[in-house]
Amino acid sequence: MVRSNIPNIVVGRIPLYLRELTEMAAEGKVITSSQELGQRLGISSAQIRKDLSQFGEFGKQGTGYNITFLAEQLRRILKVDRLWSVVLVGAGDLGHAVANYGGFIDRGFRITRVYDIDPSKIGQKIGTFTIQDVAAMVDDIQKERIKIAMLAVPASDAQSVTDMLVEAGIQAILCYAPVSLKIPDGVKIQYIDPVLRLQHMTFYVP
Amino acid sequence: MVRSNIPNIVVGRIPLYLRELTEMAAEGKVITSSQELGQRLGISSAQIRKDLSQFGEFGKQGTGYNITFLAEQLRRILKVDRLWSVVLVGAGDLGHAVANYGGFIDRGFRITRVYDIDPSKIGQKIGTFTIQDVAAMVDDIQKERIKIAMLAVPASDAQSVTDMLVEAGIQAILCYAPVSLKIPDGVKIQYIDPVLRLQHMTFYVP
DNA sequence: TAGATTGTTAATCGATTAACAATC
DNA sequence: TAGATTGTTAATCGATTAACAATC
Repeated sequence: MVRSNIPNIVVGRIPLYLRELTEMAAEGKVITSSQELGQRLGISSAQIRKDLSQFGEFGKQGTGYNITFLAEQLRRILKVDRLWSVVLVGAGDLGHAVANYGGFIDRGFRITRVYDIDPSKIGQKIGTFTIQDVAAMVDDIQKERIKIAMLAVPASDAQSVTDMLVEAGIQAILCYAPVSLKIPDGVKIQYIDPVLRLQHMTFYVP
Repeated sequence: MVRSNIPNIVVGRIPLYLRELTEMAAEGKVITSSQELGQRLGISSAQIRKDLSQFGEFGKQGTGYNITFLAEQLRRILKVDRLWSVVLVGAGDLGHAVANYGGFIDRGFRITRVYDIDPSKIGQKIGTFTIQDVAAMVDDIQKERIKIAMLAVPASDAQSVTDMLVEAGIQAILCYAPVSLKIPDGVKIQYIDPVLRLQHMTFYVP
């Protein structure tokens, strides 16, 4: 059941291109080239051209790419030319940091609800959010047709919360807990475990 | 200047294997197989055997792998059979979450110092840490021969802080800021940008 | 022994790079 | 025009998988 014949590894680089193009635009640049973009990202210009060619033709020979135009196209391709509502589960230290993070809104995401299972936390505030009971979560997500969740709960709670999210119709989960979760086909998941990244690097540190 | 002929992509999976083996051990399991491990991780058994074979022979035909033995070997390979001192730069919400995170210590890492550039934060406490002035950072890192840093500063400060870390002799940086940093050869860097992960997933969400 | 699983080889598959015609 | 850069093709490179002898 293929949903797209674009290699997943290519899709994963598009957000990086978009981020760098947005930065270039903020610097006041108007035009760039695959070479310049590649240099800033540590990627070959050939790879950038090949990746972009999967989606269409966005440049001009001899000139390069119009930065704002290309960025718009990439936003459309990634479907972040809209604002996705996201629920956050877990209102510990990490949940607080995620809830307060200002970097989501102008990149396509808006946290709309924050949940926790701990009765002592429910009702408390994080910025403008009131922490809500997970017991209400499945209903809320279904009613509001929310498709994306961020998971900032302890590892021991991650699978049971994930099962609830899946039941509610969530299609994409960003998991901060250091665990491998079981999810059905069709639901996307991405993991953030800083320790995996540190351990990857220590291999190379003398 | 090759430091190892082990493919980087293989090195990146070893921490994942280690994490799952640690979880299995916590469940009281003693023996596993490449098939079982692969099933839990969503990776083929052939790939796991091939990856491990890059480093040695750790299993027994007909039996599988002793979980604690294999975990020990992987810790040694990744050099997390020791405790690495890590400095954290940035004491905002995210810095607080990272500083308070309890998941580093038993996986090879210990935050020893927390820095910020904001004079109003310096001297304040995060748990047992006292937030210190970045002005003292380069000296501290050199004196204590610290090799690893975590960066939780705003994007606009990330490059200048990175330059300081590199000057101080830091060899590995885990960067939470959504930027591409310039670093010299020989310094390792890994990035955590949750928005890149979300945008990767929205491509596939109908 | 019979059954199971490793470690490894060879085949397959997929990703990256080099090169260049097209063309702005 | 002359110079530059795209989009694409073909070649190269690297990673994954299938298969199986070895052996516990």
